[in-house]
Amino acid sequence: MATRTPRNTLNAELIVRTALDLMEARGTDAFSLRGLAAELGVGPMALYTYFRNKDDLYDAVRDHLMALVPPVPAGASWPDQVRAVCRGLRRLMLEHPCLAQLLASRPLSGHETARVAEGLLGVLRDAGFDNETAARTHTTLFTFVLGATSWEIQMAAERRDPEAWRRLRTTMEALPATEFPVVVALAPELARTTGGDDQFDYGLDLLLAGLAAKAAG
Amino acid sequence: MATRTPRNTLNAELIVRTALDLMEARGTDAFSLRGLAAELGVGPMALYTYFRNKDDLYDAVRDHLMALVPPVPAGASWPDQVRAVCRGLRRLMLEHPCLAQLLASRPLSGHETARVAEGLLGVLRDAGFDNETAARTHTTLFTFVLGATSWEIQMAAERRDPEAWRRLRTTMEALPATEFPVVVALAPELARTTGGDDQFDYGLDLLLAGLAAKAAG
DNA sequence: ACCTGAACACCGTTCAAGT
DNA sequence: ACCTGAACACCGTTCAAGT
Repeated sequence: MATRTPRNTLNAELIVRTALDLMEARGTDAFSLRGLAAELGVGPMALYTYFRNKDDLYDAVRDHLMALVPPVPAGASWPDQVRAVCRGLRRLMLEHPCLAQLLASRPLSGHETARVAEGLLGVLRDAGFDNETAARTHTTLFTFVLGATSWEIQMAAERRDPEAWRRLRTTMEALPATEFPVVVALAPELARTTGGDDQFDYGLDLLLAGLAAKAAG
Repeated sequence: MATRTPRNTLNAELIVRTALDLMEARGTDAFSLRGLAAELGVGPMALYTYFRNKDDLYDAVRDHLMALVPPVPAGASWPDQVRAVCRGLRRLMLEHPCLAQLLASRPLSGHETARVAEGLLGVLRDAGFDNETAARTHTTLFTFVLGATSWEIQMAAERRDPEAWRRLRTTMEALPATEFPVVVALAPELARTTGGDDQFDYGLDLLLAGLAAKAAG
């Protein structure tokens, strides 16, 4: 939009911030390099001076967001520290839904992403887990948070589209109770597990209970 | 491709099977309705007679694949039954990588998808969990399998692209050991947790250990 | 180094029309 | 009901050129 931007006013930081604003305002899927360039008042190719391609820009936006993951709280027990990091990451994903897609579609890299990993891995090592267990646990926790929160965000987005939501409810209610007795009987409970703090903490507590058993045994 | 297909030879089943073949052969991201129509020898708009839009076709392909999730093994303990269902779903996702994206991007619906949910929910109810716990556990297990396996598939795809893989290794090795001592020290172990049966079973066993504690307590 | 402009090879979907 | 053809409003990226 707007008028043409004069030369040498563009930079990587501005591009990343504008990209993030655009994803937040118009939706992650609607984001395009052409739209971003228009918003910045430059031609699409101007962006290629700062980023190799679209994925490269995605990585930069992701790292920009990962800087907002709060640090590990000092002086807490290790399970509470793990809880804090996982909840902090989930919270950030809920505040910036594009982060879910950015984390899921690209391998981890970048300074701020490493910082988050360093925090969680440090907690696990200090808790006394050996290197392999710490690494396995880190990946398990990360993929759990990513999977659970991505799903939550996806379901919330579906609920926002009234037409899609109506169709989903219709097909759910049309399921034959003779063929799917348990799904039909538990439909209300299932609908309540598509998201929310309680559902997330339930899964996280299962993992932590398993970990505690491992640490004790 | 090929020549023009005569009228009335098209049907939903053929479209779904061809779409799946195309996703498998050329990659999920490269899939397009126009490419599918060309493969079928029809105009792009011919598909709209059978599917409302691209998402509607995606739902059909997903349900087509979910039919291949093996049934719950009878006569096993409930933790082994849970293990079997989760492993079966993961195995299918690894065999058909597009399933990961199809599950993650759309809400669950369809006959075969309901069948899989019915199986797992039935196991949990028969294990003695109340309705809410069964529903919460089902969603937790599903999002865990989805998150862990999607990540595994994504990392495997990245490894296949030599240029992207080289860049990833380079940035990992360039991380300063003074700022990220634990990440650098555990880099070999972390690289080994990006996938594989052991990594998946480790996370699944944590969840099952947490569940067992809950069932006992 | 930084950015433009035209071009290439695509997309999903609407609309009006044909059989 | 089933399918076509043209059109609309887009994409990411390459390439050659300009400052």
